[in-house]
Amino acid sequence: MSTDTLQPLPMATSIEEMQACCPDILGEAISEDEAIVAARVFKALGDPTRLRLLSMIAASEGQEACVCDLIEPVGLAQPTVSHHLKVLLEAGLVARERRGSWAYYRLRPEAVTAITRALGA
Amino acid sequence: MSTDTLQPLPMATSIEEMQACCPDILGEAISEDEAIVAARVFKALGDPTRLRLLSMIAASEGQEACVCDLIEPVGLAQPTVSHHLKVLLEAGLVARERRGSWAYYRLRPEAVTAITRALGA
DNA sequence: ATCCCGCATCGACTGTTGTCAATATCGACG
DNA sequence: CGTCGATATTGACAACAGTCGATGCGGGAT
Repeated sequence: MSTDTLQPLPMATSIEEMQACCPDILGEAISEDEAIVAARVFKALGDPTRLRLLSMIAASEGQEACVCDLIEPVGLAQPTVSHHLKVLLEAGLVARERRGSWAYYRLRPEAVTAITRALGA
Repeated sequence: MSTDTLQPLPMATSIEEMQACCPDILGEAISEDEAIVAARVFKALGDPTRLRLLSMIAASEGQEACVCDLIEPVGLAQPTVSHHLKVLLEAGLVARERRGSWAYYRLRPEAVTAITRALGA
């Protein structure tokens, strides 16, 4: 068995599931499963700290920032910041890339367009 | 003192506050207060039941529906449905109108456009 | 007036979430 | 290889949110 089969699934993000299932939330009545998928994305946005983190990342040059740059401005403990970034990551709103000791989080513009599309924009 | 001063404020919805304060969440770093306001709107969307209710309302003719029409398809107790509709109402995503014994909830398209605008669409 | 029906509110319970301190992991650099 | 710095994970705790049964309220109809 190759090592690829051990961790082949990058764990589809909520955004990706939403793109695949919920083209238009307000266009027609969505199913219960579709609602669960889409709600995960909005729930990730439904916290002030996460919105600030996302906003700060988006406002940074290259639309990316490392954790160390986010802790002080957000005013919370490092584990708390890591926790929120993980929620944003699993939602598919940001991507993570390790460079050296640092972890850089980058905004995923496709995620934003997926949301606006789901809202019928 | 007129009776208007007793209940003059229709209690500004979260959407209205967001329109007034957060033109572009992803354009520049938003403040803590702005994040709190905007997070309330997304939190209202961050529940599967509320998303389904909103979707069903939007898919109804005239983009409105009364509570009695929503209870059975959503499969939850009537107080629970009323609770979720209240959350959507206070978020500014829907409007309520009483006609006879029935309460009709209507989608507020301005709210949807306000969200997509805040996301920089 | 009274009863009924649709909806809102209340009280209680349970599961989830945000937060932090402590600890583990992981990479870089001597 | 051992230490140090940056992140992630764990465990615990308080606060919050979703759900329901019971109850309250208000408008029609009899």
